[in-house]
Amino acid sequence: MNIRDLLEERISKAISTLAGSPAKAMLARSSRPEFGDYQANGVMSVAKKLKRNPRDLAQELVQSIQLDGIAEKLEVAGPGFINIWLSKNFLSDSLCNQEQLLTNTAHTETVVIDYSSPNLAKEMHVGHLRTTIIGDSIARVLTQLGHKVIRQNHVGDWGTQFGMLLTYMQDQTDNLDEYDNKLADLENFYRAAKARFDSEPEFARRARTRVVALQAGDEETLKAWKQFINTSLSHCQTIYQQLDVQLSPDDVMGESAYNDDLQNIIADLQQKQLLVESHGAKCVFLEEFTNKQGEPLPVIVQKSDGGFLYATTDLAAIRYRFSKLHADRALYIVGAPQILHFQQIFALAKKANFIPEGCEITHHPFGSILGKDGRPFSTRKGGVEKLGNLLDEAEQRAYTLVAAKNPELGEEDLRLIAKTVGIGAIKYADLSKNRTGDYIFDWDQMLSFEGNTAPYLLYAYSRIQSLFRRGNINFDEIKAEVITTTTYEHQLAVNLLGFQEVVELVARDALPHQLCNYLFDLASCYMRFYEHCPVLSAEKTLSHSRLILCKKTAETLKAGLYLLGISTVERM
RNA sequence: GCGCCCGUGGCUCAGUUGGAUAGAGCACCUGGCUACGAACCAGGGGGUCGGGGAUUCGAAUUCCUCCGGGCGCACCA
Repeated sequence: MNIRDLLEERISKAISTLAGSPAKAMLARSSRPEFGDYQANGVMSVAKKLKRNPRDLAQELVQSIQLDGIAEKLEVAGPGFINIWLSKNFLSDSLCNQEQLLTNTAHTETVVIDYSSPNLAKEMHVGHLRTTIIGDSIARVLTQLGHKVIRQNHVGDWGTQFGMLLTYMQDQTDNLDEYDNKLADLENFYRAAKARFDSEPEFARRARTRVVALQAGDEETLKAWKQFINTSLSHCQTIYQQLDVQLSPDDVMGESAYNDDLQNIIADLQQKQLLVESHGAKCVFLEEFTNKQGEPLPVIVQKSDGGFLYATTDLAAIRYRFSKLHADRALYIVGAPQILHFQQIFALAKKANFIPEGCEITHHPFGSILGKDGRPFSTRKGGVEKLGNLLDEAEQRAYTLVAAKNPELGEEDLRLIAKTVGIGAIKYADLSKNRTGDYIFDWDQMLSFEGNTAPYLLYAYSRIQSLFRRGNINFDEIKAEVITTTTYEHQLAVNLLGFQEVVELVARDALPHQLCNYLFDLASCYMRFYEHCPVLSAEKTLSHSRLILCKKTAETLKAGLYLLGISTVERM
């Protein structure tokens, strides 16, 4: 249940009636406890329009608002705020009768989400971290709210570099079964191939012929290419598993998949009279984008040599997603440097009618990961950090930390906890920052058990589990009623009921850090409650009430972390 | 040159339909374990929200301008 929406709807109705025209209540969580649980901020602007005293209008409104059984007190404050205190019964009933933490949103849609999309010519590196885990989280959130989610891993599996790689491979072996072996270190393989390509004209010539053969569909080349792609993909799959990201080979829809459709895109644009030839290249000019001289900027869809570009492929993908996959929304989780590219492609796609009326296409850009020095994140030697190495290091560091904190853990438990904490820390550090900005990658900060980190949240969860073990609790025997005697219990109850609100917000804006902030707030709120309200030693009714709060907190933390792609541990 | 993003305590970050006294965490200082896990909690100091204008009941948030940093702008992806 979404309490904010419920209040928004009721109070908006009252304001609109009073104003004689539609008006919004502008509901938000109260900024401070003494201002109640929720506050309506919409009265002031309405009063202005009506040329009325805002406090009088608010007072009148308070009389007419129907919130029986939901709120126990409404108060006009300041220049015209309406502060709302939720009723104790409402809180108790909502928590106890809640069958599931999250319910489906009113309108469920088909949502296509494009994320991860590594280049298969190389190994995955830190540059793929953000798109992969942000995309995974958003996919989980949308799925949880009942949407039909179609993941699209638009891998780079086509283009000139594969001519080079396949030629280099050919010189190593012509046995497809040996590819696994040769590509064990894909990064080195790529470097070696590139070195030969740059230094040996004869090799470069063969590489170019190989590209032509590949694009012409030469059977033998295609077979080798396919094997190469599969091997490289299995590297990615290893990373996805280590990251606990819900991407499978079924989600792969690489650049090559659109190869046969590119000519059709050109023909389609031609037929729609959007195509212009300029300097031998086929372009579409968009007035809304201008170049250095203030002239319209072209989107080149076919090079003067006849080759296609990634703009062409992206257009084909857009058309496919709306016409074949029947997307209502298409999301792109791709880095900020590509903002202009997507603006152009989306504008062009709209012009070409690739996006049906009422459908939505959005780019959700993200910033870069920086080192502690504020420079782009890299290895000590200055190279690009491989994602696999980074994840291994996270697990290693977490292992050392957890082993030191809790020496009684067995090796097997320790391994599992280190994995959950280490990978969780990396993901959470990323997801908890506003997606749009850059952020600084800091091992000590993300692995700290204090502050807004994965370890702190996991600790809060495991501490609740520990309480249940200690009390030997059987929830079938727990009386279903929540009594909010203290402010700690009250705050916790209200926070718990705000879960749906924040998840819907994340689904709308694709900003997972809002969920992180919520969970951290919830965990802190729980810790305060826990320190001040004895649970097991309280008298029975109160003890039961508090146990329900504990249980709901644990469930919400677990569900929330799941939506971030982070699993929980029962002890740590 | 044009366009986009960023600038908030010493550090890392919240603050997105304009709302009440700009919030957390780290670090620093003080207090709390014979105690349901102190990996915690309670409290304290620390801010001209890059500068300056404008809009209004009200601006970190909107607009303009300047400064500083990053990125992108025709045949790579």
